[in-house]
Amino acid sequence: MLSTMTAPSTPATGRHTGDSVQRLMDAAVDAFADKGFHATSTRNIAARANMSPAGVYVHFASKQDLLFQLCQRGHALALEIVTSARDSAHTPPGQLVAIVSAFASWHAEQFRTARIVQYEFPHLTPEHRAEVLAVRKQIDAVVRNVLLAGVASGDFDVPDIAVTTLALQSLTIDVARWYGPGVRRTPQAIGTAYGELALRLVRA
Amino acid sequence: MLSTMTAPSTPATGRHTGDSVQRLMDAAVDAFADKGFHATSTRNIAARANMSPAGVYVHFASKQDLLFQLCQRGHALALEIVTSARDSAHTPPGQLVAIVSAFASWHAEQFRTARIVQYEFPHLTPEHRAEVLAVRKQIDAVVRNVLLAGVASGDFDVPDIAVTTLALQSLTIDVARWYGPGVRRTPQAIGTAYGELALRLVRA
DNA sequence: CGAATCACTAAGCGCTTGCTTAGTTTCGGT
DNA sequence: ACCGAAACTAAGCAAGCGCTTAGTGATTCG
Repeated sequence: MLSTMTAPSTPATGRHTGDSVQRLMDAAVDAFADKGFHATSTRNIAARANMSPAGVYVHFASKQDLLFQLCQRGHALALEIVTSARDSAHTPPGQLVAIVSAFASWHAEQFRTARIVQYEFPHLTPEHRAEVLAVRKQIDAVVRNVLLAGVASGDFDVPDIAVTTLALQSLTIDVARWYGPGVRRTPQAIGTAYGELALRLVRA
Repeated sequence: MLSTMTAPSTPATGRHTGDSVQRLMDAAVDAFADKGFHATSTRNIAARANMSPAGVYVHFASKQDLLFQLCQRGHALALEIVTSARDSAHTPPGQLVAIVSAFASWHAEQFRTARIVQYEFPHLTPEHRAEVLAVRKQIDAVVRNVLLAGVASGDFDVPDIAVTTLALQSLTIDVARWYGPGVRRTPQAIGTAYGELALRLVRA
């Protein structure tokens, strides 16, 4: 439920099969993650969703709009994963491990969505990008605040909060770059390993 | 000398001004790093190099060929940076710090070239990609061997060599994603900070 | 000097792009 | 049964794409 890119807030009209929006979004996630936003044609997206090229424009204003909606959902999901991971523990070390572990395994399990969030979002228009950037700052703040709490409690020794916040995110974000169907290690195992690495980065 | 993308091995013919190949490669690096390979037109590259669209094809067989040459040079450069950093020190901890520090600051200083190396290279044709992948494996091996040496010498405590090798590279590679002209911290400072973080990841 | 060679351009070819238009089908509501 | 609305498609438009062709002016070599 946390880890899927599905389910519109309204359950769709029910007309026809009603899953056209979902099929289009799934198709676009696959295509954008695979070949990049600019290398993907609207015809290709339509074909993946078993639709005519014009069918896309019944549900989305433009190809850019499709990317934006994907980015929005993806970022909202990422924020929810990070915050709910934080709330699952009650000490800074526990929270840090939970966050990095959950975020890393999400970047593996949903690497297509994650790639759009991390690598395709710069291709948004300035206005759309600004909207999504606000969510990114919230994610950053969650990580940073856990570090600050850990330093305050004496659990962590972090000489440079900003650099370490960045480094922790780099670790997890980069998973989306190298993870793929050929990788043997499970998303779960990646999460566990990365949680331990995160602790090493900050331990007093 | 290590950190530039310039200087062809032969000093060019000297005809005209002789820097056309260089101007085109510089233009392509800027364009590809900025907007991505597929979003960049050959006309745009030509314009940045003050040339007519057809001028590109005097020096390069295709747009793909241009990307390949850029990737080749970039990967060769990356390998040289990593190996010469390793050779600048003689204990595993010293080598690790040197490698991560040099590689991270290169990813900042030359973030445009680094972006092509790390993020555009998947858009190479399978044959070209295979050639470049061989260099990537060499870079990976350099890092892994330093970890192995450090574990053998007792300097490092690394439960999972493969994961840690990957994580160290993630740290440095991801610099190319977030670094840009707006970032205040100098490439030098980033290198130093990341060198310290790398040690934390592996210290016994 | 004349010929060959080079870097380079103007023009344009065939194709694909994002997107629109006009029209058909399918459906729920009354 | 009928209507309005919505989902969808066939066809196509203007623009832009990667790349080629034919030709120009400068340079080098015999």
